[in-house]
Amino acid sequence: MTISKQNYNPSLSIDCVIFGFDSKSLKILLVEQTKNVYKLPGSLVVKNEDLDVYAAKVLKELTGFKNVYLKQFFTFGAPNRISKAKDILWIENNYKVKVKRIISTAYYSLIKIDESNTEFYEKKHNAQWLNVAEIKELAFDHLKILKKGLETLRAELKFNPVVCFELLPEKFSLREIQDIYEAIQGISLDNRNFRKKLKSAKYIIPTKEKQKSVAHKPAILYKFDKKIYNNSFKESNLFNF
Amino acid sequence: MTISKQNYNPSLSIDCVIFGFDSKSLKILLVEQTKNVYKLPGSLVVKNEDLDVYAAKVLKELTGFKNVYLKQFFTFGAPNRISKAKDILWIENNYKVKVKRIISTAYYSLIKIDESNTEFYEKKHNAQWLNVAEIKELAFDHLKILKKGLETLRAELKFNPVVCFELLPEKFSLREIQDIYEAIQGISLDNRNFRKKLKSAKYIIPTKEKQKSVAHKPAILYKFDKKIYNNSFKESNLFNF
DNA sequence: GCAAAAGTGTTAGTTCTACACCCATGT
DNA sequence: ACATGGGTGTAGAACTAACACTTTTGC
Repeated sequence: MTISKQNYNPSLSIDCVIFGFDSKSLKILLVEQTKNVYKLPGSLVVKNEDLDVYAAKVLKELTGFKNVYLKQFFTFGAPNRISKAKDILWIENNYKVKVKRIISTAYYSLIKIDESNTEFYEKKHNAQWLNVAEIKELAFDHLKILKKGLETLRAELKFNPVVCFELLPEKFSLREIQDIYEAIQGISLDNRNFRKKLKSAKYIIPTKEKQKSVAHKPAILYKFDKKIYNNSFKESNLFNF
Repeated sequence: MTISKQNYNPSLSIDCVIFGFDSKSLKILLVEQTKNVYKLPGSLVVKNEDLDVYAAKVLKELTGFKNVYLKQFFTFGAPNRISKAKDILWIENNYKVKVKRIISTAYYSLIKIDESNTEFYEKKHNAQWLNVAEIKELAFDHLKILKKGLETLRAELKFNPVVCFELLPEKFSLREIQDIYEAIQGISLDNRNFRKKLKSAKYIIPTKEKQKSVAHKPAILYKFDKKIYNNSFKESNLFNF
């Protein structure tokens, strides 16, 4: 990311909206640009790198993860999107290139927080998981990017609900799925009816394990079977006039 | 589009997948690059133009239309996406700039064919409406862009079915809505059940007009009431596990 | 009068919604 | 023993899917 002396394209960047879920709320991984000001992880694009491939590289460098859910969602191309003097200076210092107008292609990623090596990216990049709901400002136009990313994730989740398993650990309770839905869609769901629906999905499989050391009836843990899902794939309704 | 001597950014372009519907099949507006080889309408981006705004300008120049449905859907950033010598030459001749790698942000647009001034763009730009189903090759990587655009339109139509009115004339028959669905989704629908659903939508309003000079029972024409739609907006199901 | 597409209703099965109490665990 | 969240069933309403014949027009 900040490895300089690369051959950067001074008018192209990528930014990543990295979502995670910590068993209650939706989080996003941000890096500190300057004291108390955060930005999305991202980078100018090295010349001749494929955009999508390069986004995966940036993500890997930050989180240590490969094979993570990553999806391009929008390209921000307002001519004045980076115009504050301090923002331009920051970029020129970091990348050692003169920049004018920068177009940014944005990606969103879904991460299982518990599996990621928190130490690694917190130390190396001043990165932190923050509550999405609490973020009120970001550097550059990154708040706008975050909002659009969240909107896209919401749409994606309706269309393709199994993306929620990208945010969950390998074994999870049914309640956690519901929490993800409620956090991302900003709604609340009828617990009985929602579970009924989950239980009818043959690809959500109970294990023999239960939650441990919780001060209440421990939940049964389930796992997601991707093969069964792929075979039993059902098209959703084609219209809702 | 091909107005040269502009101050073009040599590494950024936009391309438009322009869909139309001619009362039976889904069409796309293409321009002739060289004899019998077609390409998507598009252009290198003039420096300091906003991407989305510039795409609307290109579209307006081609079709004469403003205020048309236009949506960014993907940015194609493979480093070798334009690599054939003939493609590079064509661009350098048309824009009078040296180009290396070009990234292209793609848009799709929905047009009411009957309202558009066909003469205008056919004469001026060698543009033609071709059947989407029959297109087997295009210049550059435009076939790939078209496929992704079509995929995006399919998803959009499921999520937000009223976009079909962007493709229909002001007054239309219910059968035309069904034809659009069948053409875009590549399925066939039960006529009775589909009409029942359409008729339950309060924003699809019968007029007193009927089709004229058809050799069968003429269909009643309807129109779409956007205000009623906006007020009666119902969220679709939030999950289909 | 014939060809062609428009238009229409019913029934059985499925899915959705609303709703309240007991259970297993840690402290 | 109590606080906490996990887990369960039923009934009425709404929606979906399957299916065949009559109507209106132009020729």
